[in-house]
Amino acid sequence: MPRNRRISESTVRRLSIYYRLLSGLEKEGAPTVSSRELAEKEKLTPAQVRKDLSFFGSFGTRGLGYPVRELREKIARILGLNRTWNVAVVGAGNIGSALVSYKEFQKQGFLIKLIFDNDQRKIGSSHKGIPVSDVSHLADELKAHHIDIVVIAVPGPAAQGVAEEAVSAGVRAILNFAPVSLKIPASVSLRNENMSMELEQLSYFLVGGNG
Amino acid sequence: MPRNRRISESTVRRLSIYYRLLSGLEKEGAPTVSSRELAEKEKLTPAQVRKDLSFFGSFGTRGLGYPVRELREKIARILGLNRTWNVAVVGAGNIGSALVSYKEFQKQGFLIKLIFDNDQRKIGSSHKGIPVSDVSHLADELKAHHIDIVVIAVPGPAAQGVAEEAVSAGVRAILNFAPVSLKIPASVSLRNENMSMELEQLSYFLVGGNG
DNA sequence: AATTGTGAAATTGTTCACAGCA
DNA sequence: TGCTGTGAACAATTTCACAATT
Repeated sequence: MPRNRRISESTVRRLSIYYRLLSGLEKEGAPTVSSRELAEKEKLTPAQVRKDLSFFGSFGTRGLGYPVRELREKIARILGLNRTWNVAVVGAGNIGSALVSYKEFQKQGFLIKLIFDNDQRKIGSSHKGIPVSDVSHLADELKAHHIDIVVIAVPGPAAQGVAEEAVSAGVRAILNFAPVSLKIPASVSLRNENMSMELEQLSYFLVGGNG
Repeated sequence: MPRNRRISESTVRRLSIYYRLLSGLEKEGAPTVSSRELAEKEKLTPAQVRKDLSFFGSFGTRGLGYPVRELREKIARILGLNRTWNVAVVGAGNIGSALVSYKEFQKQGFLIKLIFDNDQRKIGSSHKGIPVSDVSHLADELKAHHIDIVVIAVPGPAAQGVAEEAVSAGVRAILNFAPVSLKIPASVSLRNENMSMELEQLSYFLVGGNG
């Protein structure tokens, strides 16, 4: 039975992990899986797996474990993966183009419907069958195509403007690849994917941050 | 004076954020900055900024704040950004190619020296002046070029093999873009950049994970 | 007067340990 | 017996609040 505790970000992140593991197990035909097995595949404890899942309900059977297919479906529903989402990518540069070609998104139901750029030479061309539109029509197009998620892949200085346009068009989720911190209302969900920062964390470790 | 507390991952992540803010402030010519000003630019508290910095020393002046240039340099040294690192990208597909063209890396001193692929049509060609090498020579080339950090941008099923080769070549830091969980020794630092997972977090929010 | 640096308190997240069930 | 579900204990992280300093 679902609890009413506020679910932590780390729990939701692990839900994604469980989802991936369960998809694999389902393909292999495993009927059930224990919290210990799930934990061993990642670097988690069985108790953590059980606690994470218990926030959303009692999905397992004592003595047996969790039914793979059912649990995968339950998590899909919790994460909103039992449906499709309309995604727009803003910025048809290196990263934007790579994202459009990235097959995983389609597979998970994240459908890239629009690409935007401000370069007249790119506008009108198309990537993987998706035409590149003029970013100056951003808000209108986002609304017209019922875009749920905007991926920002423009240079840093342009990112805040794009975010504001997206918010004004009613978009409630943004994935930001620009290395700047966006100011948007708390009602809009924002994730940052800053690849330089990831390398910096590795660099910290290499210079001795470890021990 | 540096403390001997174990520095948390979140503190190191914020150090990267402070570094970016300070770089901007330095360009603007600001001589000093207070913890309050730093906190306001991101969504942090002044106390957190002060505590984070205090783990590494006393960099500020009471009543005045922190000297921008000095603090930026201190953090650069802590994060290992006062030097360059040799990086190899494995996988010349969409993501790998985008990373090679991504200017931020060069700017931060992460120099992409090698690209690897297993596609004979790509091997021998070059991206941005960096030749694409045959992944079957991975370990040898990594050693020969003193690569510090390996970026894995290959399809999921190939990632674990690449990681093992990298580890066997003495690489101690890996940035993994493949949507799988890599098994590597604890002595090797690993960061995962899983873009589908980020979208899934947004999806969770959109279906009501918020409140 | 302003702002740092930091113990202590509060909060959040993780692990333990065991009752309860198949 | 094996394994879940969970309150309680524990650990980590964040925030508070204030003495110390310029």
